[in-house]
Amino acid sequence: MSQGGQSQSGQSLLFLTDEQVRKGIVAMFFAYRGFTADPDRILQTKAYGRAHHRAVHFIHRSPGTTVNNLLNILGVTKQSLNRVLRTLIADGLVSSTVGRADKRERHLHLTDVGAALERELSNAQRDRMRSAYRRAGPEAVAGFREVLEAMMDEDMRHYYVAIKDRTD
Amino acid sequence: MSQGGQSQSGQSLLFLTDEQVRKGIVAMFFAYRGFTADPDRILQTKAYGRAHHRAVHFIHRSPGTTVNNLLNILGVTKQSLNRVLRTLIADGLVSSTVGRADKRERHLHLTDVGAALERELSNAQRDRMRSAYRRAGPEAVAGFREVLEAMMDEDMRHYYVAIKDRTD
DNA sequence: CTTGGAATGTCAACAAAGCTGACGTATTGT
DNA sequence: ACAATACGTCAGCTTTGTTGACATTCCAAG
Repeated sequence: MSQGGQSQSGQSLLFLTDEQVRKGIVAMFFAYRGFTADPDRILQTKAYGRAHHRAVHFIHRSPGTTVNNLLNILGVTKQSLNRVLRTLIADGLVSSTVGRADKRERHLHLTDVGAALERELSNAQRDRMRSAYRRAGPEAVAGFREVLEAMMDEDMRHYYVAIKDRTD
Repeated sequence: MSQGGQSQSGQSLLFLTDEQVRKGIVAMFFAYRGFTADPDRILQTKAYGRAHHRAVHFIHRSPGTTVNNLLNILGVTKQSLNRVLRTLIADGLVSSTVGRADKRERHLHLTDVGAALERELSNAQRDRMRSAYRRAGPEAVAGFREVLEAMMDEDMRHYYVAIKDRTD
C-alpha cells in the first residue's frame, strides 16, 4: 500500500498465474515437512507423537486452559484429544485440576517435566524457524506471516490475531 | 540487502525474539489446516484422502514419473504409497505402464478421469491460495516463498528450486 | 553364461491418530 | 425438578504411516 500502486495490476496478473500459485502449494507442502521434522525426531525416541506435541505446545501457551478450549484450538474430537491427554497426565507431564468456579471444567497445566519436554521440542522447532527467518530477512518474514494469516480459516484467524498482538 | 542495512541488526534482534518465532509456529500450524481444508472436504465425498491428493498432484506435475521417484518426493515408504496407488489404478485414475528401458520400473500417468479430479482439487486449493495472495500483496508473497524455501530440508529445497525456476 | 546382489515393486500385518456413536457422571442454571 | 454443559470412556472404524517378507528384473563379477 505504500509504494507504487500503479504497477500493481500488471504485476498481480503476472504473479497470480496458476503455475505460480501451484509452486506456492508445493512450497507449503515441503516447508511443512521441514517444519515438523525436528520435533518428530525427538518425539519418536519418547513414544509420543505429533498430537502430544500440539497439546503440550498450547497448554504451555495458555496455562490453565480447559479441555473444551483446547479442543477448539486443535480442531479434533474430544475422544482423540482425550487419548493424548490421558497418557500425558498418566506420565506426569500435564496436571488436570478441577475448576474452582465451575467444577465441571478441568484446568490443564504443564508440570516441570512437561515444561522441560515443551522446551526441548520448541527449541528444535524454533531453531529451524529462526534460521529460516535469518536466511530470508525481516521483510520476507513480515510477508510470510501476512500470507499465512490470510490463508487461515476465519475462526483461527480471529484467535491468531488476538495472540499475535500480545507483547509477551 | 538493498535497503538500509544499518537498522538491520537492531531489527534482527527484535524480530527474532522467542515469542515472535513462536507466533510464526502457530501461524504455520493454523495456515496449514486452512491450506488442506478445501481439498480434504472434496476428497471426503469420494472415499479418498490427503495421500491420494498428493500422489495425483505430483503425477500431474511429472507425468511418466516412476514409483521410486514419487517416493522420494513424497517422503513416505513405498508400501504406504503403493496402497494409495493401487486404489487409484484400480479406480482408473492413474495408469501404470512397465518401463521400456528398465522393466522393473512403472511409469505413472493420469487418465482423463484422474486429470479431472486433479483439476477439481487444485482449483479449490489454488482459490484459497490466490485469495490469500491477493489479500497480502505481491511483496508479502515474495517473502512468503523465501521463508518457506528456507524452512525446507536440503533435499526438498534442491528439488523445489529446480521446479521453481521453470516458466511453464 | 551363470549367478549373486542390488533395485523395484507387491502383499501382509501392525501402530498412530483421526473419526462417529453411545453412555455415565458431575455440575450448573432455569 | 430437569435440561443443558463439561468431561471421561468404551467400542469400532478409517486413513496413512511403519516393518518384514517376497517376487521380479537388471547388472556385473566370476
